[in-house]
Amino acid sequence: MGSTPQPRRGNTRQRIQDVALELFAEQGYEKTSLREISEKLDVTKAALYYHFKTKEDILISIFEDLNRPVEELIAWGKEQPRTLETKKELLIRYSDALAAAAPLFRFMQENQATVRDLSIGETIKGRVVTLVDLIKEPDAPLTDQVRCFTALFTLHAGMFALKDFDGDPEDKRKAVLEVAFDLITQAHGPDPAS
Amino acid sequence: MGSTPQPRRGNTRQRIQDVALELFAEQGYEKTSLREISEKLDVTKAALYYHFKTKEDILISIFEDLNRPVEELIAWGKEQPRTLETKKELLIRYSDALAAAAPLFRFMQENQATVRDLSIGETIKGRVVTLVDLIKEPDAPLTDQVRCFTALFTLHAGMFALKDFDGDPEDKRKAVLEVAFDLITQAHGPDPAS
Amino acid sequence: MGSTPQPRRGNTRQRIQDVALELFAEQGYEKTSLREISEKLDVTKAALYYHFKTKEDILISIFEDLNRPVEELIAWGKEQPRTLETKKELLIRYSDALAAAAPLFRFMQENQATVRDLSIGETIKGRVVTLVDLIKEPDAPLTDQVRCFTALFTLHAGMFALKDFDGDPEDKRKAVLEVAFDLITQAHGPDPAS
Amino acid sequence: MGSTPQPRRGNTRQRIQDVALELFAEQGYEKTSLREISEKLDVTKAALYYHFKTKEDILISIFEDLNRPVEELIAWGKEQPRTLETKKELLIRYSDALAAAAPLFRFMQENQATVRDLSIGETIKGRVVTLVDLIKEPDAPLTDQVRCFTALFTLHAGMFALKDFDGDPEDKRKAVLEVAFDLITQAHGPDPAS
DNA sequence: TATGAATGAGGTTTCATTCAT
DNA sequence: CATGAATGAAACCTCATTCAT
Repeated sequence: MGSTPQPRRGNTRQRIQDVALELFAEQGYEKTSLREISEKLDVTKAALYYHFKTKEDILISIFEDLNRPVEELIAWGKEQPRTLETKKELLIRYSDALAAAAPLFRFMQENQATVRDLSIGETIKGRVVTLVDLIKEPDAPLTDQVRCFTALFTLHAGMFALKDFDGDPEDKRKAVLEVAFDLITQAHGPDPAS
Repeated sequence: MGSTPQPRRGNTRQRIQDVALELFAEQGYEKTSLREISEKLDVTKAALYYHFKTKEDILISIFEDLNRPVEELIAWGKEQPRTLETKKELLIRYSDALAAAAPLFRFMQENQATVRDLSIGETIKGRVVTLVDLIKEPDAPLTDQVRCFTALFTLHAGMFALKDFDGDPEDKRKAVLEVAFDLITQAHGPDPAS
Repeated sequence: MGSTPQPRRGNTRQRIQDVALELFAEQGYEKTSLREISEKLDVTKAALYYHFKTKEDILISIFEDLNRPVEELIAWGKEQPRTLETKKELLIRYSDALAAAAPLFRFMQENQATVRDLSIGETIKGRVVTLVDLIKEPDAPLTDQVRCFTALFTLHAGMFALKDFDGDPEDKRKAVLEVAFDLITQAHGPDPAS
Repeated sequence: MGSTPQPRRGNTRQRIQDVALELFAEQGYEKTSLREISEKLDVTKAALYYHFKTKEDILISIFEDLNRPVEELIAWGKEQPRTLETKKELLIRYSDALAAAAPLFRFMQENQATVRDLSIGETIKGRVVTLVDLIKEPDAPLTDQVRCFTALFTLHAGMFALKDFDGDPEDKRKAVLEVAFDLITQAHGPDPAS
């Protein structure tokens, strides 16, 4: 446990992102100061500015890095046939993506007001719409659109809001997915084969 | 008499709450400063402190005032038999309550990180749990609990997130309620009479 | 000499302007920090911001206050016949105005680069042009225009640059005015009466 | 070979000076940061420190390089007889020197407050005095001293302040020189031969 | 019922500068 | 000949809050 001032490693940028996300998710964006981040890293505030242009920039970079899987998921989804199987697969993969970047998505859930007028706000809004589009049938009635939207939202909610319920986390995740499946299955309409 | 916009004496407290809520909902709690509020009211910052002890106090007072209907709803719910009809009525009334105090609930949705460590945070969390308890069957399996939770959440989401979808607002509200009904009906289980 | 924390007098705004101008003139605008100003006044930085919106605002307010005499002089000049007598009177009055607000004009001389892109920059440039217009004949040849411009400029230079020459200040001022008179007399052209 | 804009090795020092002077003249010394300079050169800040010890050092080096002609002019002037012809020649050469290093002199005019307490401040002040000494008669009355000083100052002013007047630049320069000639001729006193 | 004046803490950001590589 | 990474100081500015009047 070398306590001597450790050599400047090349991973400072990454460490800033890690600590920042941790604090952003824990306390909120505005309540997290750059002083706090830098102290936790044992670095000066100015060092943050060597790696990122602004505070917002830190957040954006985190978002861009962690969000890639979702972008890829959407790209994948666009090339699949719009079958019920595909939709289910989409939900599963989306659920995985959320779990993989849980702190980021928790942060986004709990800081919508902040995220909204950051430059990433529009990106996010657009993404939700796109995802719903991939899941709903082209001319689905409003009720079914709501079902699709709710299915997605349930996945999100499952991440942070269900913490207060008891039960095994893995069980919960399955339960959430099951409900989401139900919703999109209903929205998908009767199997044309029947 | 006197058609000039009178300074309306006596209702300053109310006006502060109105303007504050408007700004909180629009920009978020932390990004709204007391200066901004007081300027919009054409009053000094110090005046705010005559009516409220702190900034947080303004928010709490708003919450307490607007939240009463929900408290009453819960009280009402606790005295009803746990029938499907009651549950539906609960959802309808809750939906009405949300609509009646839309800006407050929008604010709470979009500022969870902030609300969480304000003194009202615990209150809110407890309330959601209580509501779910009123809707779900005592020993409902996890999946059904999720359904109940999702039903409630859908009502919330319907308020702000569906703004980006097109369609008549009234239609949307109906669609949202319909989906919520479906969810709790499923969770309610088969009619024991059958 | 009460050394106890003196009561908040109503002249803080004025005192800020005085101290600020003194420091701006002495060290330059950018090299004078708000910390310095506030310390010299035994007041917090925040107090400065109670009275002025920004650092630039302090300067602008000083300029607007001290510059009024010059504006009035120009207004006066515009209503006079363009005789040689008028022109001389203009120079005398201008010289007086400069002397009355010496620190401000010294500041402006020595911080042109700064003043240029402050919001008062344009105002100042326009003012010089207007003054020259009042002194030169409508269709004066270039040489005479330069003479008029130089006459004005000599007054300015007389304030700060001549400090390094020896001689009684009052004598210097007279000498400067005499040279300026010569210049505009030459530029005024031969007396039409002759 | 290779027509692509080559990194021109070896002349970095010169390029730094060029860019720095350009920015100093345009924006002022304090408002120009080393970051800005280095970015415009597509070089790191640290590179500047390889070539110059400090920011001030950059300015000093520019001054020393560009100022040599003026030093030489003064040296030349000191060896000439103090005739009117000599004085005129001095003005012409000085005017040429100013034109040749216009950005530097513009910078010095507009950043007097800054230049004053840089180490070159004294040098400059001394130089003006020396120049006036070369032009004025040993025991000239104050008025004539002012004339000489004004003559020099007019040359300076002609460079930057006359930009706002219309007219061909070359014409302006001639006009400025003519006025300066007039001033020193007057100050030179009656030709003793007459 | 309010205001005018001020504070103390803290925010984000920028700067000139250093130094090992 | 130059860079990458970092620092310490200080800049401007904003905020919630206080209190005498």
